[in-house]
Amino acid sequence: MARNPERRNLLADAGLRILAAAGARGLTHRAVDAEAGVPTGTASNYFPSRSALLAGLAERIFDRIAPDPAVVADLGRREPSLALFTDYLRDIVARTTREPDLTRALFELRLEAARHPELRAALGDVLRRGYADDVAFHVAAGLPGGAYEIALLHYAVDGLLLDLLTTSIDAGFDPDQVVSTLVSRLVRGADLAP
Amino acid sequence: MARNPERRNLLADAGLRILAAAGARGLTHRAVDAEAGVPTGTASNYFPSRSALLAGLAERIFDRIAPDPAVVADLGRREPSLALFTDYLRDIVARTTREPDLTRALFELRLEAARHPELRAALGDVLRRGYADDVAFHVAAGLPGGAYEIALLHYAVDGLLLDLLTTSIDAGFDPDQVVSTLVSRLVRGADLAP
DNA sequence: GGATAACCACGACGGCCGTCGTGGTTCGGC
DNA sequence: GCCGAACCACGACGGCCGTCGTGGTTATCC
Repeated sequence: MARNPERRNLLADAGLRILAAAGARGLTHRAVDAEAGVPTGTASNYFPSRSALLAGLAERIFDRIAPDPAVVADLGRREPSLALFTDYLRDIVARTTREPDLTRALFELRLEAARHPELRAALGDVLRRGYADDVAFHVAAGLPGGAYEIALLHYAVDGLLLDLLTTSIDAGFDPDQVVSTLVSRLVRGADLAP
Repeated sequence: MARNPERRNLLADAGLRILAAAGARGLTHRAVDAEAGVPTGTASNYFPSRSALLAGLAERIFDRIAPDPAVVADLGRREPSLALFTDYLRDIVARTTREPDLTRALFELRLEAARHPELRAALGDVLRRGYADDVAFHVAAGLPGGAYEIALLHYAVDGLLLDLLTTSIDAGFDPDQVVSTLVSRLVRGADLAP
């Protein structure tokens, strides 16, 4: 499919920048070529059709969106606790807002996947795997709460990111504080009714 | 601008259906004409440019997304309580998932607005007004919590809707139950630390 | 009842799109 | 040092896009 992985990634990264900056409407083979600074036709050679291009971007985005191994290793050395979990979520929010292009592109892909069955299958697998991993980590660490609480957190953090990266209600609260409160109330509240 | 409001709304509704079904990429004047069953060129006459078309859709979407007056009146007769507030949110989730096109179109518009300053200003105003109204209602009703708690709920419900309407993690929990838990923990938790 | 203006259907134009084909080029095996 | 295959740059084609112009039609007011 692709002989030169470097060039393929270069093109995919250019495509993600376009997806964030111009939306699905601006994502074309020629635009990717221009953004990547390669001759016209290159993107068409690496991603023969438009759906192949979208699939390529989906593949690439999860390589890049994975947490920084250094941060993960750092967190892994600490004793499991809600404070640790809070820092883990804060890292996600900080990283995604520091690279808004990636997250905006992911939102675009999620919307696009709602219409494109093959893309939905691929994206859904990755999202579900991430969710399952979070649940497994949480349970293994002996923290309060389980799958239900992780799902609630997932929704809330996604909504927060959507607000931060698109049209916002400008409530003006500090994201770190919001994350802290979400963990505190949603997870610790697992002990409470109902 | 528009002589015939009925026809304008007919076109705008067709545009919203397209936005949900085909995304921003499929939203064209000709596609709107075809979807609305009117002669080619009609959409171009009512919305002279593409940004005018987007602005028209944004205007229309908030007319249609407003809560059902009957439901609001019904809720207004009951004593203010967290149960009442939960029912209010459940109505929002039920209504938006019953008409997924509208909500998906709103997500598309929010992403589009992140790039288009004039659309962002218009959309932002409406979103902020809705948020302020929710806060005012909450405080006036004497319910626990304030602006902070409403913002948290707003994030969580938006994230829930995003999950329900686009690529989902398929956690499998009942949305009504999720809403109930969110209100319970996020709002009632306002009394707890931190 | 006619004039005036607004509205509307329709066509045309330049531009950009996805896709495919076609030679030029590079690289590894012998 | 040659040969074959894979890769790549580039052009061409049919199609759809946004926009603008142009007559035909309808409605309103004197």
